[in-house]
Amino acid sequence: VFALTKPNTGTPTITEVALAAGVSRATVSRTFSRPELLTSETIERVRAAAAQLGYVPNPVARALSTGRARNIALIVPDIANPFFPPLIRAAQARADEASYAVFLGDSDEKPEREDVLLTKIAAQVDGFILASPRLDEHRIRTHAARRPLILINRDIEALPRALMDVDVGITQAITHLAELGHRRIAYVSGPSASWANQQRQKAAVKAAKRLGLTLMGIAALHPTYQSGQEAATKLLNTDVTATIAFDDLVAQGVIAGLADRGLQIPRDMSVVGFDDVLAARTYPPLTTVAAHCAELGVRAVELLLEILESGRNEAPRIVIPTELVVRATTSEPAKLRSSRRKPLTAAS
Amino acid sequence: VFALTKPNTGTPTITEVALAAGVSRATVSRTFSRPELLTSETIERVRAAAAQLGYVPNPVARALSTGRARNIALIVPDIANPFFPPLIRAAQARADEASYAVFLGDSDEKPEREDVLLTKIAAQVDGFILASPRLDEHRIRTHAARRPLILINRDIEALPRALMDVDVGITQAITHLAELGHRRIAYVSGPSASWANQQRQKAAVKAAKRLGLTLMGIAALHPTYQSGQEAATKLLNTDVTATIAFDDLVAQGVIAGLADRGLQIPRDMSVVGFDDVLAARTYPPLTTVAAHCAELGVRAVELLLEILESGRNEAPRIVIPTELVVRATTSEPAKLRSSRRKPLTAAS
DNA sequence: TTGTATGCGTTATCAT
DNA sequence: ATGATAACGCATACAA
Repeated sequence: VFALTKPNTGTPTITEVALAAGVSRATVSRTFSRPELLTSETIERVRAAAAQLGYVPNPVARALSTGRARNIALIVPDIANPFFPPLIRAAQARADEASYAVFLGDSDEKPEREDVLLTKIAAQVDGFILASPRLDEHRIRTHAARRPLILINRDIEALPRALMDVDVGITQAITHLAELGHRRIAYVSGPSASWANQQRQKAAVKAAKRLGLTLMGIAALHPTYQSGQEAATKLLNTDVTATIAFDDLVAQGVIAGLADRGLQIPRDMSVVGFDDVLAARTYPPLTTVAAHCAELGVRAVELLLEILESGRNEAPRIVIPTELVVRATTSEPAKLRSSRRKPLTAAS
Repeated sequence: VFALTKPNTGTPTITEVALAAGVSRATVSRTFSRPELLTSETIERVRAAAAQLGYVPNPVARALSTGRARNIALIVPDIANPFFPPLIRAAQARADEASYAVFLGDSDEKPEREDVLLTKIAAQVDGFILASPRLDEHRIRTHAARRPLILINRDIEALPRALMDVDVGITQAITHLAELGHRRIAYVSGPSASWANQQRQKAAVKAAKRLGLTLMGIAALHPTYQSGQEAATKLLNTDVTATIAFDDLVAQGVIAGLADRGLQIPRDMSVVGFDDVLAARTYPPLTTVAAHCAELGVRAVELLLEILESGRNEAPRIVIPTELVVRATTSEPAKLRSSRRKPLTAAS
């Protein structure tokens, strides 16, 4: 009975520190979890021994014992979508500040992937943050019943959530276009399953109606640059003079698609994006609605921390305003553009 | 002795499944960890009971018992830098495929942050992946001594690493420019502490020398769009006709900065990026060196999995080639550009 | 093939 | 203020 079956990786445990410090294991534990119960003298001694051995409390054992892992899960539909990196970054920073580590999951836009990620990680985390989830409400509620769950960009009753006030920004954008003289505007939509898309479309329709403008919808099934480019083709067959895109990525695609066909932005078409995540990086700089995604991430984490620390079971609904940022892709509509309307028949 | 001190969150444990299935706890355990030891019949029965109760093995307890958490840590200097999202995404997908969950850490480009993230997460993961670490070699080796550690974009002897072959791509880029007729080229550098930057600069110098071109270095301290724009100002005071930027982001900044001052790309200046992460999204589409960052992420994960599964202690050095992708930001140099050289004195 | 018993590293409940 | 000891949920050596 001398053979070690589980070769301890060399990491010192509480036992060895206790031995070295000449105290019980309980005392060592208290030194790191509830030092207020100890004499500063013993704390000192234990700390010294721990430092000497390079001891660090094992979070796994701690988690098993307390039922709290000090981990949170952040699930996003697509890390590579430029909307999310700033959000993830800010969320991670805020969590780290509260000494929580974060699991990152990418659902690849698939509801069922969200589902499995959530169930697989569940036991290792104290709570979830779901950004722009595609999962159906019922399943989300099921997960929320197990652990505290915060929603970003999705509005489900009685669940804590951080949303953006899409209306303000979209209204500003359409008003801006109307003031420039545009009368016919296109909305290039994102994924129809996306709550964000529905909100934006609804807001655009409402604002256009109020201002007496014509708004036509054009579908870009995925929120990608590619889809935007394809949408550009469809735009050419319309007589709109301005376009509002689902997000910056789509807007960029639209601009490129239009440019490829020889149109100049904003002379031949005004384009407005949404999110303001890469707006400042395009040329010409994109007029867009700023969504403050970093703040969204931070607030979501804070919502979760609040619930975890307090133990209370609330469901705040935080709404972060959006606002139009006018840059260089919007201007007055050009007067003569009939040649574009029916490129095959019009001679000039 | 009836009061539960730790109110089990309602999550069923192995014990309850054992009870329901009429077997011992060990059998339930085996059903999920080593089913090959069991009769398909009993497996069936246990599975049914488990499904019935909604039982899922608790990874925390499992980790404490086995010493393996099936978690890995991925540390990057800046999630928001467009180089990393595709890498993170691909790495996460590959890890998930092998049923590993991933912790994401953002060091905010600070070496000391890497250090603390690493030590804090260490006990919860089976291994680390460090992407473009800024941490000094000694510290990295210390962490590598505790757990398997894979490097991305950093070449440290005797440590497993996934690198890109910068030379190929840079040489292709400079050759491409030389063939177009450029004789004086600028390299707009990235962070000097960055191994990647050193590699690229070295490769550029070498290639330029071989082709008899003049290469001048221009500093852009941070790898950001902003820095690129600032570098544009410096470029105007030189007589170079082409620029190779540290990465796509800097390239984009350079292009914007140049465009702001009325220059047209590529007519007035050829620009080459590096990474190919947003190249296809710019307008005009950026000529750049493709770095295959997604593959870098996948290979790093596979390197780690290989070590974890096999237990072997190797240090492969994987090198992924880069290659030039010619798009629309490079062309022959314009002949007359003297007006730019001394903008204050030249009348025309 | 399956059951019994012990350990993983910590926290928490009692004592002292 | 500190020490002994029983959980936490699972895996595994050993026994049957």
